[in-house]
Amino acid sequence: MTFSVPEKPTLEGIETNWSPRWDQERLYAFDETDESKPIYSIDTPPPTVSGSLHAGHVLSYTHTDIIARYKRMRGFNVFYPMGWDDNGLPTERRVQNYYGITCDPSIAYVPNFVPTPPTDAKVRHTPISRTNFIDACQKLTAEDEHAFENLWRTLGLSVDWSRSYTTISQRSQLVSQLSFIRLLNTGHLYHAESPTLWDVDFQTAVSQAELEDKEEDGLFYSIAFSLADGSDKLEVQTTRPELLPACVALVANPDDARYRSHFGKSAATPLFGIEVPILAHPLAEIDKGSGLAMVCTFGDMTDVLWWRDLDLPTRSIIDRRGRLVPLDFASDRFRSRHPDTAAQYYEEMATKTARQARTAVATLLEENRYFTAEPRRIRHSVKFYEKGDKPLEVVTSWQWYIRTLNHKEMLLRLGSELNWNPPHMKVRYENWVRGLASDWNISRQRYFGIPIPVWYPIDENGVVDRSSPILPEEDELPIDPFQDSPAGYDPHLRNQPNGFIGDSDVMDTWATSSLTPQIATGWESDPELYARLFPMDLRPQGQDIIRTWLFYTVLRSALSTGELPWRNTVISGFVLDPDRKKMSKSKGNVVTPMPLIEKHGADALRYWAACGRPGVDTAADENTMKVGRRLAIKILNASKFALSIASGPLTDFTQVKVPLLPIDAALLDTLKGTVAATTAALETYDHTRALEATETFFWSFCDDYIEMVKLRAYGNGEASQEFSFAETMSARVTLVTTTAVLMRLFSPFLPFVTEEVWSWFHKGSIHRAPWPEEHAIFSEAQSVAADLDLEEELVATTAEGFEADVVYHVLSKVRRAKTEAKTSMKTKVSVLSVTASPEAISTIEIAKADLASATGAREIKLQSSVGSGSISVEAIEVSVELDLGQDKSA
RNA sequence: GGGCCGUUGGCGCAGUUGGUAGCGCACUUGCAUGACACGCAAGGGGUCACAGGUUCGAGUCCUGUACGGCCCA
Repeated sequence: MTFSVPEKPTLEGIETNWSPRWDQERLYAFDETDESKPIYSIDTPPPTVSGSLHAGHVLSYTHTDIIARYKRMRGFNVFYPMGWDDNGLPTERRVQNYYGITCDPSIAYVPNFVPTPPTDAKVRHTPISRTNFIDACQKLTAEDEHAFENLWRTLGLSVDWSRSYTTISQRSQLVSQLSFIRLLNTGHLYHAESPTLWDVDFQTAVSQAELEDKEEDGLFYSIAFSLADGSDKLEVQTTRPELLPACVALVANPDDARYRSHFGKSAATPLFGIEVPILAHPLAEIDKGSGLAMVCTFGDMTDVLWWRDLDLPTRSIIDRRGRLVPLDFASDRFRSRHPDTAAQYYEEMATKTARQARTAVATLLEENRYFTAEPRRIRHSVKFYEKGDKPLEVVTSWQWYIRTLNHKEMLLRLGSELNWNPPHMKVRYENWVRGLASDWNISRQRYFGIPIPVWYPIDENGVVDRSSPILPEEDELPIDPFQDSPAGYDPHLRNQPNGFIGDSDVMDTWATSSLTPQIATGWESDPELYARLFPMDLRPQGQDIIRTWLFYTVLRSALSTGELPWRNTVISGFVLDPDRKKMSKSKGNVVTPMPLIEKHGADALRYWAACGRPGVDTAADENTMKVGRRLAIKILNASKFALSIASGPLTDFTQVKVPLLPIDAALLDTLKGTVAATTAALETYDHTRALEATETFFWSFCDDYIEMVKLRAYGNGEASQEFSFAETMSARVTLVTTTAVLMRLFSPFLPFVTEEVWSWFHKGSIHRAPWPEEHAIFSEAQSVAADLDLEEELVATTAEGFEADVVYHVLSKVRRAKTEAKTSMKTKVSVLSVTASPEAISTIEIAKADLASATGAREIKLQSSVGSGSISVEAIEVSVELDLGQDKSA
């Protein structure tokens, strides 16, 4: 038979040619009806659609795709959905900026409102209703998702696109709310009014996982407090003097001798004259400042801890916008020794932001000589919301929490049961779990998110009773407590005395994305599918979200089933820019993938990604992409060559038994080893090693084997040596078999070029072809022989005693002689004489004809010697003595 | 301050139970041979961050130091 090999194979347009075909054939669809195959299920990370996809995404998603393609070829029914994370604050921000709008829940809904990007970006954002705002979010995310999907298809991700999900969908709402209700009923979730970290710009609570420490310049103020009885002065140091009115105590370490006599006494705050107790607490650091710290409600989470431990009163002075509230210094809570003066001073600070108030109070302290020293410049770390611009405040509010603190042990145990790749990533998880300081606050005071599915009763006086929430029935879910009314309540009773009010908060995005395994596998909607898919096989993700996505997902699964949501995780490294700096939007060094695909091709970009090992940071290096492109082109050319030689006409086609020549059998042996090495590496998620093994073999196949046998494979007696039909067939079978195996080994990495080559000599997609098996190489060769119209038997031969390396070594020596003689490789050699050990000589003897044709030697003289051997090359122009050495003849 | 990872030719990396230091790119020289010049052949280039220690022998094991990156406080 002949193969349909193109005259000039090319990579141009290869993505747009194959990608739609794969889609039409539903090549990558999970087959729900197939009960026979084992399942391999992947919990794909849903990218945030409000961001842009960069080279970092390509790295990690390609890694996952390599595994998916490999498992599919290994006969698994692969479940590989894609999700889009469209829910949450990042989307709100993007929508606000894109359309020039802002959400104001007090505005009425406008039907048929169509958001359009403003012509002038400087125009103030137009306020619109909550529902219109959510509609705008839906509209823009749908567009973004389309663009993302297009990129993934071009990159060749073998995703089952029929199973895509979004984190704001009805399905995600149902799962999130159902899980919420179940956790509440089982006591793993609770509602509490307590101090929480608060972003004053976004006006929302944030969780421990969303914190980021930033170094800031600040001033360390030394302020004099006097003892209440006037007997002494005490120095207190702080970076936040504006919180003086919120001071509720002074604390020192119980071992601090300087303050031992003061414990139990009271001091008065400067300017405001509020009496506060002096107390001991082990967390107060002796060597920090004067050793005496002021406890305010609340400057930071340490204040909260002291406030709880020491049972202190609450004096809140900062509101949700980060401004100081008006105070009454005659009230019980803020009772001052001199209310009028206190009020006069406070007048300078009230309604200002914390930063402005700090300046104001510093001036007052200075004027009234309360500084015991000049304020000292320091650099200190301040807690920020990772997306925020102002330091976090601590604000007391009602929030919903999922318990984490009392599950640490279970979470650590589950972490150790997970198969981590690379293993050291487990440490990050363990460190995070051990360092947990608070339960997980999942409520956010935002709009575009999944509603907290709860209402509260309002009593006859119009007071909301948050302590006894009203819950929906499970079969009502999903609900929006803003739109829907609780069972048994008339909708008119909303916001009325004796009526109800909906919880206005939405869930933290992670509260939904921590349920991606449940969302994707049909939890509570398709029990049969869920039973087959859960727990899943693989969680691929970035190292930066171990403390969030991975941790939260384990937590959710643990709280509902007690087991892990998946068996394996592969953690990707970061992508660094070409200067080896971490890519980030703020640095402006983000590399976008589409231009790279257009420039180098999808396979080349995938090659680059595959060269990044799991967990290892990888530079966005165009050089590696060029190497990948060259590899793809080489695959096209070499395969074209091998297949066209093998299908070339033979004048004396005769049906005889064909024994594989030793050098051919030796190549198939090496190929077996390559299959084994590639497979073993993929089994342990080491895609880089797998690619390397295949690639190394491929290059020596091209440069050594093909060069060695091509004249024999041509046949028809055109070569300087006559080769028999059987000898020609042996080479052809080997060439085609090796090509067919190599294409499959390469296909998870380079799906486009391998599919292209495969289509020249196979029906059906390579991506559904079975993965090559080490022990089945010879039987593959037999079926190749049949394809080449050989009806007689292909005979297996052992390559025992035949050292192919010796033959290639001689070839290499001849090449060197020709290079040193600065002559062409096709230059004929008059005499090639080799002196070597008897074993080496017998090997060369066997491959003498191939060696003669590959080197162009007219005559080969072989001589056994006991000591070290030598090769002498007598080419037309040169005559060189070379030492063969003993290494190859041993 | 604590933790993790890294430091191997100009650049990017491999080196799996300790046993003569490899690969790719780049570089130099040569080659139009029936697939590929986005090719082929050959070549030069490293005291494996540093200092100790274990060992007959250390890039590899142990201790410490420096530098870089990331995470946490």
